Amino acid sequence: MKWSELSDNWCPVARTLSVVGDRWTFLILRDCFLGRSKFEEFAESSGMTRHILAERLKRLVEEGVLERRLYSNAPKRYDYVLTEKGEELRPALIAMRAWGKKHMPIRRTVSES
Amino acid sequence: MKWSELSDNWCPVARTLSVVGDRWTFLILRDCFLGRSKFEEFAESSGMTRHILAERLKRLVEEGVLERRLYSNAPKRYDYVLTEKGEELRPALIAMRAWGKKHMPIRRTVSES
DNA sequence: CCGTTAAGTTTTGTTTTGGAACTTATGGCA
DNA sequence: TGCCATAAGTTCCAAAACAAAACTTAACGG
Repeated sequence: MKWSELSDNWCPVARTLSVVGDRWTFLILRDCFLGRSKFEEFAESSGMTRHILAERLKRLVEEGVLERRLYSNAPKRYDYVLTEKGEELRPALIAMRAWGKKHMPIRRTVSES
Repeated sequence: MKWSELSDNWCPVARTLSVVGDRWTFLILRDCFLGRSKFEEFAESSGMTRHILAERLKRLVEEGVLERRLYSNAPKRYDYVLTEKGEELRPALIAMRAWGKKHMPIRRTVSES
């Protein structure tokens, strides 16, 4: 089964996953909630490749989660901001953050004395 | 960047995604919360391939989200149940379900008259 | 003119995934 | 006894997605 087929699933969780169901997409949203909006900011902060980033941003805009906004006219530059629909994913992010804080402590690898 | 590298990320959301950050994993968890526990149940309900399912279950057990439990001795049969750690992902699932219900209505394709 | 910035796009090679068939161990039944 | 069914995987191969790095476009600033 392909993930695009999930968008008509009977289960609302599955339909949600058809939009945000990969790790990079959630990281983009995290950045948005932290106030980032620019392509370069997303690329640097998340560590994903520009290739994948461009693809995910396009998807999120198509789905109405983000809006592509002209923020500079010359040179033409666009950034990405949460729509109302995107903003309403905040509770899911907050739940995941809480879980990560509690259950996924950072194991720091000691590489030097 | 590979997704395993996310497990030591400074951000708790990223660390959470290192465990549950793909669409199939969340669907397995949804099934668990719906009371399913068997391999065949997961395979049929989610539509994922058995191949991927086996891999994801193994990951979730390694991460302590699910527990592999012997439920029949002869023939030896195992199923999968949520641990306390897994149980605590429920708020995230509930948030995603709420979002899906509100923002991802089912578009039914009318194929017959 | 020349280097820099920002938002992508392209290219190439590796990994992951999808789909389907196969395996193993046992139970029930004729 | 022999045979079919069940459940939980595993194996194989082709197709799709991804990673890394270089390239493009357009304007700016000195």
